Amino acid sequence: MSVTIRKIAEDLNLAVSTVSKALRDSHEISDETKRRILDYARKLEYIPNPYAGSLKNKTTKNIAVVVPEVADTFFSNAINGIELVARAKGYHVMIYLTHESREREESILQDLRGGRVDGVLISVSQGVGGNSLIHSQLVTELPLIFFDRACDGVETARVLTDDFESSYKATQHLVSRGCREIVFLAAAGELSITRQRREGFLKALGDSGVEKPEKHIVMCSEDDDKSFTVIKNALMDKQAVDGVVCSVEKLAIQAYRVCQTYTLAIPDRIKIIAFSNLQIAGLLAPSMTTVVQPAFAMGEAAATLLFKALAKKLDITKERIVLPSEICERDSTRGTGIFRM
Amino acid sequence: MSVTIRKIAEDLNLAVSTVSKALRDSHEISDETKRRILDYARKLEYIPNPYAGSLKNKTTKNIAVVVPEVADTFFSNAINGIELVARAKGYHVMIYLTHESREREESILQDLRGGRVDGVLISVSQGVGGNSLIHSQLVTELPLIFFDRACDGVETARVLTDDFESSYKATQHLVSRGCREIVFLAAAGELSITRQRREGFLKALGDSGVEKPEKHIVMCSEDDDKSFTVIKNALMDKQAVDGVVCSVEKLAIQAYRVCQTYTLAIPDRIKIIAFSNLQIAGLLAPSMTTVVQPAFAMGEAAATLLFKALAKKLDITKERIVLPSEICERDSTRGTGIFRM
DNA sequence: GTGAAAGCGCTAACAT
DNA sequence: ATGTTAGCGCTTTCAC
Repeated sequence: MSVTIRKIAEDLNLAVSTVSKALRDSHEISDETKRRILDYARKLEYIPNPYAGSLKNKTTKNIAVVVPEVADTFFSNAINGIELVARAKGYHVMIYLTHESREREESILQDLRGGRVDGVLISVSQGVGGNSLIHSQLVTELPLIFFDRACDGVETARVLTDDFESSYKATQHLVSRGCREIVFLAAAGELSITRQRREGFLKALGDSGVEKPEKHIVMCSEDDDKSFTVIKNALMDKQAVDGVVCSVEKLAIQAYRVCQTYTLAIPDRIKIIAFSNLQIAGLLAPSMTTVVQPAFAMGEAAATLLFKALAKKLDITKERIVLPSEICERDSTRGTGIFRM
Repeated sequence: MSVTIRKIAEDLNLAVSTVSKALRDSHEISDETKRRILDYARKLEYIPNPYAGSLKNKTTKNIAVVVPEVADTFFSNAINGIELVARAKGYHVMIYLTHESREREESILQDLRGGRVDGVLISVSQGVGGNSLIHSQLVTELPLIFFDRACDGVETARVLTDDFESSYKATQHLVSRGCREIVFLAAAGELSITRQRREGFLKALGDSGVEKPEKHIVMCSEDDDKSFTVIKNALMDKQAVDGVVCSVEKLAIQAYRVCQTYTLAIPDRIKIIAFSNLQIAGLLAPSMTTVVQPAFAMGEAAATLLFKALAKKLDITKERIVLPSEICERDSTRGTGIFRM
């Protein structure tokens, strides 16, 4: 049997309320008694039951982090940032993986409704569209913050990156390196970040004088093998594609495989830039130019915001935090390319 | 105010116990009343408070996963397996990161003692030696299972890989590829897996006729930059090292950097094999031969074991599960090397 | 300054 | 088949 506040009270011939107050360092308990209680509690290795008190004050000190994957550099780094802040604040983090499935995500959020956690940090899965009943529902019940991937239709705080701008810059980067036939590998699903990146690409391409930029969008699949085929077809096309913007890491890997398999030299024949947080992007063959998102900082920011909401019952629904991504130039976009008229 | 069992009872003019039993589908409640209660509960979107009942039956449906890092392919894949099993069993997983620090790990385990979770799955950090008071302590309080990295001194279940054998095979692999001067990059810290891998290496080297195998151990650091220097010194030595066994992924990356920086051709001048679960090992320059651990399966196995313990109060302390690693041969060890006498 | 008592939401003996 | 009651461990009025 674990040691409870009542046992301490009995052993010390005090009331439970006295012990409770002493342990919470209440001013209405004499220093003398406090000492006695604290010493005895320490001696018995008293550990408060975390969920007993939670019954009364409706607070669990647990938060939920809902992400599509954990075997992904962006998400794992974000989780890192979240866990760090959470631990510092005395919170515990529960992790939920949606595997990009709408059903899984909905069932998870449903499970979060009973009061298991005090708040949630979520990056929605591809399967979830811009709107979702359960997301909107949950927002009314406890603080929920989107990070990186958000549902547009849901009114709550979000921590994002400048997807439009960085995609614009990434495309410009390829243009400045001499690419004339650039394609954009679009991820499946209807996420706002996907759209932002697509729009940034289209704008940049349009600004560079391309007639019908939307013809340069290549829709990929959620399935890696299918994406491989789609990318192969796009790159082996007579159009002679010489630049690729990969909207997500997974597609970059497939693009590399295609180039490797069909010996399309990077960066001479084709230049590649990708949204990716792979630390070892520099060791790829050739090293890959990436748009890297501030994953850790985003996790930190989201968690910090959540705890602010939790602490002060502050209304954060209007909050918008946008952190900049950075282009990390490497060999896959090196060289100026062939200069054509 | 959220809807409670009592509200349902009052609205329906029933006793709370009746409602409670009906919701748990007890046989002592008439089908008629069950229907009424269930329908009404559904209508009001009743969700049981997860921690209220937990007060009585001392069960939270939460488990803890304690790992050094999450931005690591092995751990994130293991977590994947754990989460999958947990969710299927209706459990929730809390994640804790030790960042390889003994202090962090101890403070985390301390936090787990109050009954926040029903059990724990842990891969100990490098900072923790073979023994630890708090680990032993916790084992007496709730089911705890080690996976991958265990404290030898602590009597409880563990899910491991065949580190000795796979290290032996990895070394043999280099020998069979013609390497004559092989070194082993040892990770810092005193973990049993580190030791097993070292021993496997020493045995293989000894069996191949090398005189003083222990001279071939290169002790690396926890700090990447320091490891880089140590590895550089080892590889640039006059001994003309032509084979490297990397005991952990991080060191493999540093080894690659060294070879890249000092233009030591892989695999012609030096062959490299590494314990690593990097999916993109195949895209490195050159692609890397790896010893890949069954991360996902280990997570699954550990979680399954834990739930078995939780369900049947089964004693699992003697349990030992060993899953085999696999060598995935790629370009970094290709070629037979120079044949010498 | 200390204690008694009620109650958080739910379960489970023990009535009826 | 349904209701009464006590209690899980703790907090929090409200008395003394």
